[in-house]
Amino acid sequence: MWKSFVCPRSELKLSTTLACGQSFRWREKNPGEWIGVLAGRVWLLSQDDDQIYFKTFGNSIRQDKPLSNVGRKRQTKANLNTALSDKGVSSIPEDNVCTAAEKETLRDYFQLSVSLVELYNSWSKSDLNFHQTARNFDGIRMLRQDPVENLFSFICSSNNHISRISQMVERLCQTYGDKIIDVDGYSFHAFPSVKPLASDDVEQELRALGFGYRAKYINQTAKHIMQYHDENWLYSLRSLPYKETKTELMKLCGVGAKVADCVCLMSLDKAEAVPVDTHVWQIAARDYMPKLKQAKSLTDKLYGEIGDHFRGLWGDYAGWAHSVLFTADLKQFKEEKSSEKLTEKKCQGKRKVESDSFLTRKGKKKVK
DNA sequence: ACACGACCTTCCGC
DNA sequence: AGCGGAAGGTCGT
Repeated sequence: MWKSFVCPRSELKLSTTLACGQSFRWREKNPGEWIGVLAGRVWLLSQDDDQIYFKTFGNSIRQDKPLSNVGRKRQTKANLNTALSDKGVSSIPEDNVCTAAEKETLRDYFQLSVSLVELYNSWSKSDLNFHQTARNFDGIRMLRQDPVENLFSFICSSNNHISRISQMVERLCQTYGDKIIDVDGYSFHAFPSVKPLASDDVEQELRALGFGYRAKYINQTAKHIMQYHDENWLYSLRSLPYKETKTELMKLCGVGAKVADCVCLMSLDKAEAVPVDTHVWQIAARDYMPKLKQAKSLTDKLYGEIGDHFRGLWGDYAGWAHSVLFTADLKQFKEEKSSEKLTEKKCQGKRKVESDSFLTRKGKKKVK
């Protein structure tokens, strides 16, 4: 039984938001259906033009972390039913109405109290390039992730590509995370807490699992947190200003300016943080700051200038805007866009059939 | 402050 | 077919 609540696609597009490299934990189980772990449970998500549908598997195995819910609106059952009746469904059984807690978990994770449409309008007004690009990429929003998962996932991301990062994150969960439940023969695990990652033998184990030099970063960072702080320290950074938060994070082994900005933006409520990676560097040089073309490398100074430029252009939610352009620049989405156009224009029945299990990587093995 | 090179491993393109 | 280079960087010189 699917449960649902109202949410227009322009406010949230699952396919891009869940697969653009913010989180590495979501898989497309069936076309349009995304499965992943959130708040200690397995969630299956899908959507149509004006609603999000979901199912959950497994009981909550831990209390949700404290949420800052200030200003987050409640979705009442009354207007849920109203929305459904608009679609020709008079009412829905009590069982299928999602609970307030479930809805709140999703609204918090997707930050649905922030109006993305308004933000897109504002960014488009001040930036023609954004306006052009964003027309084909609506509904891309920042997730509000768990900071522990976010931090350790992005320590894995250095000098690495998304498919391998996903694989490493998965191994981290399977090896050190609590098991939640089996779904269709596949075992889902929570992301591990900091403590098990701080054991002395973890570096060696992770090397054996193919983490390379990042094995040490993960183990060292976990040890550092357990020694100088505690499990909840990362969450407490949500109420600290951006710059101070970034400085704190950069004390961790394997966390430089870019990873620190990712964590600030994606789990610590710093919407102004702009992570500058090779893609953003290219985008900035090509479309915004031509002088960057002469630079030999991305120095600390230039890194700061790029972030400042985008904050000046896009404002307080610059990090959110950056992720729209970043996603539009990802190869996989460029290809999807062009194949969509192709499908619209000329070919019928040429759409690629996804027969792969959702367990296999989403990379394209050309079947020639 | 800035520029290099090393670093693990996988994947993609030629 | 097999190899070179890059991959959402960071660290040490």
